[in-house]
Amino acid sequence: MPVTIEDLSKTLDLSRSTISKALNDRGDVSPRTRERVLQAAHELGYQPSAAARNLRRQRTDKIGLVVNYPIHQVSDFLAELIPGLATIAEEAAYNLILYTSMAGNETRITNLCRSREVDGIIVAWPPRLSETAALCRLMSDERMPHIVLPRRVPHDDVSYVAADHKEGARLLTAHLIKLGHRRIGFERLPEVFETDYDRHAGYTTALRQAGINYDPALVIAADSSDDDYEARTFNTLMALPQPPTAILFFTDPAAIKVLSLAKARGISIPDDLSITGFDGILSSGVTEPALTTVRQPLPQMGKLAVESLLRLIADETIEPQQHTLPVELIVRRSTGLHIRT
Amino acid sequence: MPVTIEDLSKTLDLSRSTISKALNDRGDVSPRTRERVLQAAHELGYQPSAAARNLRRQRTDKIGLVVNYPIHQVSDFLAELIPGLATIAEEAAYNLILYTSMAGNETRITNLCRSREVDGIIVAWPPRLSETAALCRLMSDERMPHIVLPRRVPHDDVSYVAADHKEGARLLTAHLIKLGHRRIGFERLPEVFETDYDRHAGYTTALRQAGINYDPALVIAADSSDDDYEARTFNTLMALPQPPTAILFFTDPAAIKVLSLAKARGISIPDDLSITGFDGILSSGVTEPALTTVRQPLPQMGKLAVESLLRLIADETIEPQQHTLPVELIVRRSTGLHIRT
DNA sequence: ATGCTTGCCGAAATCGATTTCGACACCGAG
DNA sequence: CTCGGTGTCGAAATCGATTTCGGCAAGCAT
Repeated sequence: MPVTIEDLSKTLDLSRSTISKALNDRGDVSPRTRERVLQAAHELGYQPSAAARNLRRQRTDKIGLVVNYPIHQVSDFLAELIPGLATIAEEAAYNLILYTSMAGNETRITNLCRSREVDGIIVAWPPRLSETAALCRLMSDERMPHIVLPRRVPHDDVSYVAADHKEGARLLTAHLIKLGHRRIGFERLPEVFETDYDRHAGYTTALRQAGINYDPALVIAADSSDDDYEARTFNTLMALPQPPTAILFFTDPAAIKVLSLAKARGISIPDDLSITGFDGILSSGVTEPALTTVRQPLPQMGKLAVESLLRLIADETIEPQQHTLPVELIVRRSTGLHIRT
Repeated sequence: MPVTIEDLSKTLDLSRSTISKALNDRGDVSPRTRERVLQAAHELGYQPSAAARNLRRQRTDKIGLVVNYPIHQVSDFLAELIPGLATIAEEAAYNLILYTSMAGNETRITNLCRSREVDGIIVAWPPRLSETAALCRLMSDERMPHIVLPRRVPHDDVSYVAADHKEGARLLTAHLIKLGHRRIGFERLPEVFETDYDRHAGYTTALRQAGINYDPALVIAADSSDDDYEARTFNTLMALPQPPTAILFFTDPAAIKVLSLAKARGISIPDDLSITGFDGILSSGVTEPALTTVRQPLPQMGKLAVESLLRLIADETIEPQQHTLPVELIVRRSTGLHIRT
């Protein structure tokens, strides 16, 4: 039913080769003939079959976005990432194919590589480091260009785009220190390996730079499979003999939850306790008080990821693309001066 | 480089036909031979070329999500929609291809249809009705299954999945009336045609059911290209000789903005004025006071859209799929009793 | 021995494009 | 007149699968 190059060939009484060359502006075709072809193609509404060109050219002009994490838990980030991803991709005449629900599944990623239905892969939120490395090796073996997002991977041969979580945590901690806080609680989320590690490194760095001793009691490893983990972090810290005067929570939603928890318990924020979130989601700006937090440059990260991937696709001998983007400290009213007692 | 069916053929000394039949469990192949083929395919790591199968089978097992609106303005909705879309699609062995930046572009959608790179299309946030109808007709002409999301289309032959905006506005208005409000402001956004129309219909219905006269002065047509339009709506209404005691804003962000505006002006919400949003985004629950709003069932809408589209793909003679899903009224603290003065 | 199923497999066509390479006509130069 | 170049075009191969249809051998009944 759809019009093929063969139809054009019959209509114009020209060979398929000539048509193809005329349409792609390749090879030897007289201007007059080219004009005829273009004209007829337009009139008949000819559009090349994607499958046929893909097969012949051994490329699809598509890149795969493999979301390696429960999609519901990252959809907010996706929302900020996707505009950048899609925009840059489409400027380069590529499209994005979404693959969710294949978290950590090596077989399915292998199959994706081998079926060649994409020219490159963006691996989003891969599982912990060892598995990430395995996935990347696997794709390398299949000669499939790929890039990890938005996580740093401490291997020289892996391409990634990430935000500077270490600096983010350092900025928050230093901000609190400047406000006079000395006992600063810190929530960890060990399940997000590199991120957690980097954040913790930023926290300790800031303490060290200020000459404050690291107190392990102030550092709580949370477990997000417990769906009330923020409360647990909060309660544990506040039950300490010497409770902290400020707490860094791992995410904005966690801090927001604690906001109401504190209010219910008559703890005033920021007068009695300063708290911070992380990520700078929309909600963080409208709470009472609004959250001090750190913002990842997700839109830029999306753009950069696609740009880097396209570079890897264009030239597979290129060096790995590794980018860590600066974050932005957003100071709002959930943090305040610590009044010495 | 990748292993093809031809490689298997040579390795096993069997014809390509037999291999294909064995792998697809079609036609006549002895159990012994099938076993050998499966075994060899696994060992050699064979995976059929997507392009080749697509070409031969005349289908791609992909559906296109065409976002017909500036992507940044809908990415929050996309975030809630995509998990449902992707999950259901992948359960049926389909994948999602994202097409942004082709808003209202008939040529590009025509090309997408003709190139057959997807088996069906979900048109998200298409432009106003006349253009939407044109797009749908165009796709019908190309025999491309399609469904409009998340907008109602008042044509019998167009498939869509939408939320019940009329009922949403009616619920909000009725809720305010029950609280004693009689003068209720209403913000319109004429640029989102059907949605605006439906909301307005819900508003007037509620008024009529309560026997309240419709006062045109209370209805403000906003212009979202003015990036401070919420303030304008608010100011216009409050400057009225008889200002409203409650206002329905078109979106949650609009209502949230007005929240701080009102506070700055010493207007207490909900004591002096009740306001409502629409959509039930995350932020609406954390403001002070939290917003009364209406929630669209975006996850279910996403699922339903894919299910419906798959049905249209499977059987093109099927009747159009038209679904309007119920919304949920969320009563929070931004609305309160109207104290007669 | 002949004829007919039945079971299993392969040759070849097909999907719709791109690309290589050779053919042909026409041209001017020797 | 012949010879090589030039400018256009087409025949055929190719990409990698699926599907149709016919062939062949084995088994069974007559």
